[in-house]
Amino acid sequence: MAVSEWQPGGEAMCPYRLVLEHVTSKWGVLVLVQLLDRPYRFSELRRAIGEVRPVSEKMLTQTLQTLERDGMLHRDAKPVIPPRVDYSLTDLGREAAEQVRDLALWTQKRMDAVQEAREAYDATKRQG
Amino acid sequence: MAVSEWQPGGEAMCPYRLVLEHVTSKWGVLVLVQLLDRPYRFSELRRAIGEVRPVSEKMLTQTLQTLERDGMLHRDAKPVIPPRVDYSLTDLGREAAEQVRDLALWTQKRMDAVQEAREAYDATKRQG
DNA sequence: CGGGATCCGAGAGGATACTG
DNA sequence: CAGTATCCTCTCGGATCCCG
Repeated sequence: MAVSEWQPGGEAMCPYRLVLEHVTSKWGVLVLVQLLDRPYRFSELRRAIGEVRPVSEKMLTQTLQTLERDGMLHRDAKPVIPPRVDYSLTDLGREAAEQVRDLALWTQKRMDAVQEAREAYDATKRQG
Repeated sequence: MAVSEWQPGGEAMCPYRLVLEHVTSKWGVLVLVQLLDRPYRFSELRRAIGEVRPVSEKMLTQTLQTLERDGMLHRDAKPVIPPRVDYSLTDLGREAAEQVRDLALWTQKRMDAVQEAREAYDATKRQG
């Protein structure tokens, strides 16, 4: 299947590309894969992801809202003091998360091949 | 597997995330999937991708260089006038491209579910 | 034809302060 | 605690011009 067989036009005619960008975005990947483990609360999720790479409240909020709107995850806000909000994957989100995780794992597995290619590339670039 | 079990630290300790971002980037996806079809020349590739979404020469060049450096594709520059450069997937690139394509196809297939989720989300947001 | 170099605007993304 | 609002920085990415 060639790209040319896909829906042509701008983003308006290609809505799936936006979803793809959401789930493969910098923070989207980390959120989805983390939630494959179990449901998380907001701050708990922020701390967990922060072990890989610190994420601002703003970007985590934004990422969670985008993925919730796309139906990838469920937001359960309990009306208590202090507030408690739990995030979990929907069935749709789990399907996405598993594929994203697989792609991440593949990338990790083939990282040595990538490193090798980079060194070869950089070497030929330096000497012309 | 939880995110916390991955390599912690910044990008330096998490090199695979950069590769993941390269292959799932806006133009990376389109380039990889297009090349699954067959090898393409530069301008030919630009025209083909342009049917989905116009890409500037700069971004296509940049995307191709990044993916070549990561060992995802092979660049064959023939020393002729006018210049002729063919791009094709390496074995590594084909593995990546197939997974990216599968993820894109899954997204297209589930697009109706996403649309439904979005409408439900927007509806509840409007009325509180 | 296949790029490289430069300039520029728009949006991503971080830091901080504030709120229910 | 779980956000919201604001400001600010910096990168992404497009437009344009140039070269072998």
